[in-house]
Amino acid sequence: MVGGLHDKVLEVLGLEIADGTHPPGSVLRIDEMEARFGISRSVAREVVRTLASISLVVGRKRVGIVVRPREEWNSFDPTLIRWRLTADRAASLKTLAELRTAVEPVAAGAAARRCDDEAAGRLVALSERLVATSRAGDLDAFMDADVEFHRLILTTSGNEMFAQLHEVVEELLRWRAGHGLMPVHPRPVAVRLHCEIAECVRSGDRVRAEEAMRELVAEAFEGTLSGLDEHATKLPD
Amino acid sequence: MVGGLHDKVLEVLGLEIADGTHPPGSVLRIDEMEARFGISRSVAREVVRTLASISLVVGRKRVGIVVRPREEWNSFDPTLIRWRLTADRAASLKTLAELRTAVEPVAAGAAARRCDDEAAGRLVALSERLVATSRAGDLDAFMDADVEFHRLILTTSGNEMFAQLHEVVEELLRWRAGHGLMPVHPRPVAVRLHCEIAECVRSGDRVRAEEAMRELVAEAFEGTLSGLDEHATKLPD
DNA sequence: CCTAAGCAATAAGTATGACTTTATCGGCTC
DNA sequence: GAGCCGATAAAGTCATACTTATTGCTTAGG
Repeated sequence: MVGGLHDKVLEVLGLEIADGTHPPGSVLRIDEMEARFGISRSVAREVVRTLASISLVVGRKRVGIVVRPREEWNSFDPTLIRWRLTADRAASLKTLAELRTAVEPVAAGAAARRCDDEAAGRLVALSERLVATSRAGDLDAFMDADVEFHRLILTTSGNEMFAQLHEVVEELLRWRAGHGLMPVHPRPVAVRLHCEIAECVRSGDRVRAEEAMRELVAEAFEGTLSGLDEHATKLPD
Repeated sequence: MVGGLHDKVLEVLGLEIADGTHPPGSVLRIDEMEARFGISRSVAREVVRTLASISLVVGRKRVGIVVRPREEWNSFDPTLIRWRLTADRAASLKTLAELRTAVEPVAAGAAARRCDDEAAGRLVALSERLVATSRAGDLDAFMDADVEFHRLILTTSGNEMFAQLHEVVEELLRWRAGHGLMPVHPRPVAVRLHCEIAECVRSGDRVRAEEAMRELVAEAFEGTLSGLDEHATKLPD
């Protein structure tokens, strides 16, 4: 992913489509791409193939490469998620945060059902680490443990689609922290919920694990929304 | 998507990777692909690019095209979902059904918050159609209305990621019907829940819409699981 | 005047061959 | 046995020629 010519061009074009520089319905042409980026036909075509595989574009003979309507884009594609995060951060975060509220509770429930001793041990250990780092006011360490905690829940769920969302959750968690909206000490109720979740998963209490997680992500979602509002009200008309 | 040489080859290779013919860690080579399918280098490379964009493979110099570990695949990609459905239908359906239990309740809640009169009207109309077709025992018409009902909930949610899952839900609904596990008349409680959801969304009752949908998908999930079990026990040792 | 059939221009799609880059392997030195 | 180093294999890039489908125009027919 580092030195490839393909990836450089892809990055630029993908972002330009995501941010509306090339709105749906507009048309790109391969030879224009060649000229613009100084690349060969093959690279240009491979970039187009990649964009097409995310359903961002579709190539049509005698027409060109047309940008498809937004609702047809594969919005779960990690690359597209990244592009949209830089193109319209607020909207993306809201969408992702809502997705999180949907998935994580069910993932916690699933984890409670099928987690083994090893995972349970790590989960409880992480929850204890959350208590410790929050008491100590070590926000960086807290964040790392928090990220790891949620990653573990998602992977332990045994559902590969849930597992795949751990990067999304990490993005959300780190964004919220990065915006200083968090008090110096994480909210005690959140810490308590993490402990409760860990304990419920360990003991196999599916229902309570799900409920506790629902409570946790609901709170986080509200926090994210108000964080976005604050940010929005910084630049009114 | 119909006549392309690219798509034909992609279809074969994607399926072979999904079904384990080329397990993670194994290596493909471009010139082998050329020979095997009788295609040119350009087409072969574009196929590889497409597979790479789903994170199924990664190309490495002096090595070849190596198949990546399963947990790194973009399991939300619609094409990959299709391949996995044919490769390991039971596991895929379980995964997707679980995803559905996570997403649809939250989507219903979101829809209740932001749906307009037009959508509300269509939703209520659809729920009434469900009642009518279920009374009449017209399973085909019932299924169509059911699919449309859930599609409308997901799109009305205003979350494009939720909306994108309507195809998944449709696949699940139609699969269940196609397996004759459904009684001649759809379960009355399911019909009642649809009506309740429609009404809650119309009146903006976020919480009850979410709860009713949770009840509905929980029931459907159980049904799917037992359907899969029945199917599995048909071919024991 | 409008419709339908045919034609030509256009841009994607495919094919081919040459050249570049870089990760790996295997031998060679110390 | 550890580390350097060149040969090599395969992906990656480039240039060009050729094929195919689509569209918009033009022309013939009603």
